Amino acid sequence: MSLKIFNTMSGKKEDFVPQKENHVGMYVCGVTVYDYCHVGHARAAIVFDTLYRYLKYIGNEVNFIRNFTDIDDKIINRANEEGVEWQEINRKYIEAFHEDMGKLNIASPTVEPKATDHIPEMLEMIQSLVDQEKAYESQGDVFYSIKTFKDYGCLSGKNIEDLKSGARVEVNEVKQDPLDFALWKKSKPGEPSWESPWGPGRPGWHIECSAMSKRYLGDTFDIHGGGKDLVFPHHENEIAQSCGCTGKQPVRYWVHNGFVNIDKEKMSKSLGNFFTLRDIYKKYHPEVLRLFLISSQYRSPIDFSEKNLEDATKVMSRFYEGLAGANEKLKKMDINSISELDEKVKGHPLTKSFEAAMNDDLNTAVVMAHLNEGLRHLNSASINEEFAITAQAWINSAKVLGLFASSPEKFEEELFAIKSKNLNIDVEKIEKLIADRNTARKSKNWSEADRCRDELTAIGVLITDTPHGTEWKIK
RNA sequence: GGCACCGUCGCCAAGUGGUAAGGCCGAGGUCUGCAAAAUCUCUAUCGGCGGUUCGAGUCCGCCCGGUGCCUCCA
Repeated sequence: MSLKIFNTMSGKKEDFVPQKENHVGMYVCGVTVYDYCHVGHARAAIVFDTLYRYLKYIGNEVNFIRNFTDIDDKIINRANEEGVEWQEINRKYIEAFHEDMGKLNIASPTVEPKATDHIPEMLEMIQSLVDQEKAYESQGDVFYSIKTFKDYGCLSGKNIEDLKSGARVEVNEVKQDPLDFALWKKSKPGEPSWESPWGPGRPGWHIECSAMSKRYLGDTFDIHGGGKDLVFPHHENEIAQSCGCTGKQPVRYWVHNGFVNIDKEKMSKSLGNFFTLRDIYKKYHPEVLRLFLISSQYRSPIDFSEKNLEDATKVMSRFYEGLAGANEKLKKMDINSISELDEKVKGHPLTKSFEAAMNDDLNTAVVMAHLNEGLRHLNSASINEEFAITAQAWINSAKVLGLFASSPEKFEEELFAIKSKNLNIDVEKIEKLIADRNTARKSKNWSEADRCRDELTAIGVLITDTPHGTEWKIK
């Protein structure tokens, strides 16, 4: 059984076979750094982070490239609005990206190239296209001539005639054909610019990904990923550029993640219905967000709501409590005495079903079902070798999904910090009530004990009597 | 208008044509002074109507409802 992945190009799940055995080249479109990331960005990052982790898990060496678009109209506008240099905007939001995504336990790609560090590679490609008469200069801009590429539309399933008859194709007299797109844009006075054979300007959006993927992964590489919204025109144009240049299809598997919706509607900047990660972290733990985002298969739309995050919080807490319990039991036994532990973990049914689900186009929703069942087994298991193997299989699977980045104690603390900030928690008062209750309990004054607990419940505190004493947390 | 996609329990969410995973919520049992946590048990015939088939949530057609792309967008 091996990995199958849905290829947008064919519209089917295909067996994933890398070009070079056990080596995978993967390029994922990153973000344009002019603002803070929202949940949609997080989903894309998590999906491909999960794919990255899984590819490694099944024995591949992965060369993973994720770019930053650091020159574009929106960046220039933002810089003008704030009265700072455009580089300052980039610096600020790249740093924010790393901070916000880091909290989601997104692993670092092999390389995170920036567009502006690769202008020469882009100019080289543009020149090649111009030389082959697949691109033309017009008033300082350079456009790709769509009619020179007969397969245009192959990825998105569009045909040129349909696009032309569509109402939203812009009319532009500098283009030979309305569908032609910019490879190089002449700069206006005062804008950042680079020298080129066609005068000072800056790259069009699409060329950077073609140039950088070629630079780091070669003319043809295995996986190119991004959000569904990039299929057209971005990735379609990349194909046109790369094929035009090298005569080869650049990508073997096109992988696209579905959107995050708000009330069934796509979360997007232009609709203004987006939540930044920073805002969400004020109310919910980042790992909870990750769990929520992998609880659906990556191609399905996923509806973002507070209710869903609250559900995810419960699940994540249960997972960490399960982990704490498992760790405690594991401590009581000598794991090293188990012969061939790794082999037994690999052959465990939980590992097998994890792999089967992941192999089926990364069906993380099914993995969650298996993890829940695994947890139920662990919670009721007695301490023995079988338990240790199951526990190990369970933890390993969760980690490939990027979960359990923290420890149960730390997670609990962080959750507490988030909740208490939103609730105005008075720890002294709580501890006093718990002490009073325990005093009452000792003298079997149950009504007084219950009164204390009712008061705690009223302020949102949940208490649990354990052999080690009374524990409490915020509901 | 063109091209795609989606509609499964109150909510979230899986489901190679062979008889509906899992989670949240809810009900009941065990545990507990009572709770909580844990654990056990219970809770859907798949938007509608036709068709293909021995058999359909799963294929085909039509209808209803919703979304996306066609413009920057993860």
